Amino acid sequence: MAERPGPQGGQGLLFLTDEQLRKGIEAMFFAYRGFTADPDRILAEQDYGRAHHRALHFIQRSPGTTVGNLLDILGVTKQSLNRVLRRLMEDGLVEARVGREDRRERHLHLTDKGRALEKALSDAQRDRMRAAYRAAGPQAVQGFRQVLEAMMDPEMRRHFEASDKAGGR
Amino acid sequence: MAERPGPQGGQGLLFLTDEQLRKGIEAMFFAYRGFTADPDRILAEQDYGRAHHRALHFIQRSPGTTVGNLLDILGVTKQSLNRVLRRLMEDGLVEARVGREDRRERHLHLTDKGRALEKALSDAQRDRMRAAYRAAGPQAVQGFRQVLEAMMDPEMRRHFEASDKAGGR
DNA sequence: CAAGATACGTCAGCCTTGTTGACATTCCAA
DNA sequence: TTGGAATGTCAACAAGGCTGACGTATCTTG
Repeated sequence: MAERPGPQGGQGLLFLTDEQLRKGIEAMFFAYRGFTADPDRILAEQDYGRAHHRALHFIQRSPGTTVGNLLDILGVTKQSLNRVLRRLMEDGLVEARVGREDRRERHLHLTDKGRALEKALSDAQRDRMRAAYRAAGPQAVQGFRQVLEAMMDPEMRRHFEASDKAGGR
Repeated sequence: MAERPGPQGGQGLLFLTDEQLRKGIEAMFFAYRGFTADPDRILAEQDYGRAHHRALHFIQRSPGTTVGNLLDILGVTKQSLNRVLRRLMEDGLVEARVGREDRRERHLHLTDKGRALEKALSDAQRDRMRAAYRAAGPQAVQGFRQVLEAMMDPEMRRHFEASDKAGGR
C-alpha cells in the first residue's frame, strides 16, 4: 500500500504514492466545486438547480434525445428526472415531441428560451474551463482528459465517447 | 466565441475550441461520478452519505482541526455540518476535544473506529484513482493536476496547497 | 388478434443534505 | 467588563435523490 520505490519501479512510480493519490482526490473535490460554482450562481437566480442544468446540457448536446436515454446518462430515477423535466416544460424551456417511428417515445428539444438559458450556463462554465486550459497549456489538457477518462465507469465512458460529433476529438 | 484558428494562434489554440471545452466539461461530469461511486457504495451500507465521508476525510488529513476550519473547507453552514458531526460523534467515529489554548474551540479527531471507516473509504477511492493514474501515466497525471488546480477558486486553492505535508508535492 | 413488453407519466411517501433565522453558552481580548 | 468570536442547537423549509405502485399508450411477438 504505502509505496517505497521498489526495485522494479524506482522514480517512475513516485506518482502512485498514497500521498500523491490523496492530493489527486482533494484536487478533484476542490476543482469540482469551482467547476459548478459559476452556473450555480446563475441557476440560483432563477430558482433552478444543478439537476435542471444537467438536463438542459444533455438535451442541447443531443437534440431529440429520448427520456430513456437521458435516464441512462444521468443515472437517476425517472421520477426524479420527471420532476425536473416537467418544470422545464411548464416553463417553456423544453419541448417533448412524440416519436414518429415509435410513438411511445418523447423526443426532447430546447425552445429558444431553453437554448438561451443553456447558453448562459455553458458560457459561464466554459469561461472557467477555458481559463484553466489556457493557464495549464495543451499538453496538460491532454493529460487531464486522459486521467478523467480512465476514472470513469466503463458505461459512462461509452456515453462520453458517443458524444463525439463533427469536431470532437 | 467559436474559434477558427486565427492568424496568431494556428494549431496551438485548437484545444480551446468550444467543442473541446464541452468535452472537458462532460469529462468532469462523468469522471466525478466514477470518483464517488466506490465510496458511495460503502457509505450506503452503513447509512452514511457523502457529507460524512467529506468530514472524515478532512479530519483524517488534519487531525485536531477545528469546526470553524472545517466549515471553511467544506463550504457548508454550521447547522449542516453540525448535524453530520453530531452523528459521527454519537456513533463513536469522531471525538471533539476542547481546545487547550482557546477553550471555545473543538479539536476534532478520529477514533480507531473512525479511522477504520475512513480507511475503507479512502482505500476504495484511491484504488480507482491509482488505476486511472497508472493507465494514464505520470506525464498525464501532471497535466491532470495542473488543470484541476487552475479550475479551483483561489480560496479553495489555498486550502488545497495548505494540505502539503511531508511528502506532498 | 391477443398477450406481453416497453416507454413514459404520476401519485405518495421517505431520506439526506443543503438553506435561513434565532438564540444560548462560553470564553478571549481590549 | 464588555463586545465579539467560536460553537452548539432548535425549528422550519426546499431541492433532489430514492422506492413502490399504478395507469396508459404503443409496439412486438406468438
